[in-house]
Amino acid sequence: MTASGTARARVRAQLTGEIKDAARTELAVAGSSGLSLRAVARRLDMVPSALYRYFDSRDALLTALIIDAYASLAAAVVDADEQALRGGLGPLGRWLAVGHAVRSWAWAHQHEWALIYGSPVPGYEAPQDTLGPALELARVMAGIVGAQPSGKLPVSPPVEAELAAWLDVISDPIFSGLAHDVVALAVVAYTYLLGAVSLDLFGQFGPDATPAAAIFDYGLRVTGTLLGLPESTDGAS
Amino acid sequence: MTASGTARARVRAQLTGEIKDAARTELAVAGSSGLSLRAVARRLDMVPSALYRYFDSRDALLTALIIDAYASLAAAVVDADEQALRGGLGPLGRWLAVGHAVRSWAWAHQHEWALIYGSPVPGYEAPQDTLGPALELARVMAGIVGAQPSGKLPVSPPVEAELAAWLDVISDPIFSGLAHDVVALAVVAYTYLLGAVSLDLFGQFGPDATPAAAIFDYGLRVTGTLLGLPESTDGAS
DNA sequence: TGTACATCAGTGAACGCGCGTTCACTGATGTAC
DNA sequence: TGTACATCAGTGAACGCGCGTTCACTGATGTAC
Repeated sequence: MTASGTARARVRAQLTGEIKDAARTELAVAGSSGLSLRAVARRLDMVPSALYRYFDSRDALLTALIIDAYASLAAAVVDADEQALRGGLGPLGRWLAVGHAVRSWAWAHQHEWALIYGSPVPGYEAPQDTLGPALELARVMAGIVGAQPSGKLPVSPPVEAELAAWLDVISDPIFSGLAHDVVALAVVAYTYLLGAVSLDLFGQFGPDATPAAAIFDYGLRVTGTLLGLPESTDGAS
Repeated sequence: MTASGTARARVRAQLTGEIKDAARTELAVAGSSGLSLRAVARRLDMVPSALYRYFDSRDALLTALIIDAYASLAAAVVDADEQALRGGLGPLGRWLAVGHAVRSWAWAHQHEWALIYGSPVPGYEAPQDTLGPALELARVMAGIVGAQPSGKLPVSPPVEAELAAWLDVISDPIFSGLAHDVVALAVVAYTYLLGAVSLDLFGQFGPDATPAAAIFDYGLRVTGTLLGLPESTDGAS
């Protein structure tokens, strides 16, 4: 805290970062459920018990990685949207930019993607801390969809009462004020986005499938159109 | 093989089944990467080495579970589609029936779903045998989309050359003969279907989200409409 | 139908291994006066 | 500026555990004549 107290604190912060980096590398080897403190320590030429000066337990380290991953993805998404905005792109362009940012981040951080959007680690319960950043993507989407001037939706099945109630719960307060059918379509688009990234990244399009960048982009355009996102800001689609 | 030889063979088949059942139960405890032969043996009151009479290794057992899971899901999907057909439903009804069958199967077999559609198990490579049944869902979709009499697509961005090439690779021979934009939309619908099931099942709609049956159905209707699937068989949409 | 032999299922002990976590310790870095 | 003490980082040994897999074995089930 004091001016000179930061010397030790700085080196501590740095080592904490190095431990997390090593752990991220280890994730690639064994996956989240196989992440081993001893392996991380080995990678840093430390003795395993030394890690306990920095993290209370293996789960605490995992939690830190999850929080970092959400924050890193959120930053990438926010950055992409802001750049699109500054570049004068309309809602559709922003949606495409955000989608591609998510996909790029996922491929650049494959094992962190699996950490936050893969199947849950049995026996590990993510604590509260991880929830905030997870909503950032939804918030950005709300900003884009909310910027839509006119509500022309090409496909819009009726929203039944049960669905409306579910939407109210899940979208509060992020999507408050938007019509139910718009929110429903936004959730469908959000689902497509995350599903498409995972399916491709996890190799579930089949063994000879090359990365599906083209179909991903196509799907983004379809969902963007579905949401009635205009090409430019001035409402002239 | 011979008439009397089947006595021992029958009991062997039965025990093989019991081992797989116990392993499926174990999946819930530790997940696929933590599946332990010793835990399976314990569950059956057997000594661990006895399992080697039935499976060559832990990976062989995992592979058997994966194959079974694909086959079971495929059977559920084919059954749902056939029942819809017999019930006189048109393409849209069949699509909804198939989608709900996938979702129901996933919730009834949560850990097997994670096994085949969750993040890959590090260090485990699925052998060739698992590929055939994985395509069954795509085949059923092709049957539904191919039954579509008229090709009115509400949203259909242009299909660029790169995408067309990718579609040719991935859809051969299942979707051969269908127009590129129809195939592209089918892939988007397929992606939505799997993504929506996983997102919901893995709890990624947030901590207070109840199972998202209503939004799932909504998304199915949207994607079905997107594919231009008519309500009834006679072409009158 | 009855005996002699081969096949197979399951046992129990053992192998070498890696794991998370604890604990008492040494020595270096910081703090107070 | 210099000394006395407290805080902290990292060490090294040890704990109890569960894992996949092997191996020589016993006894039961099937096969051939």
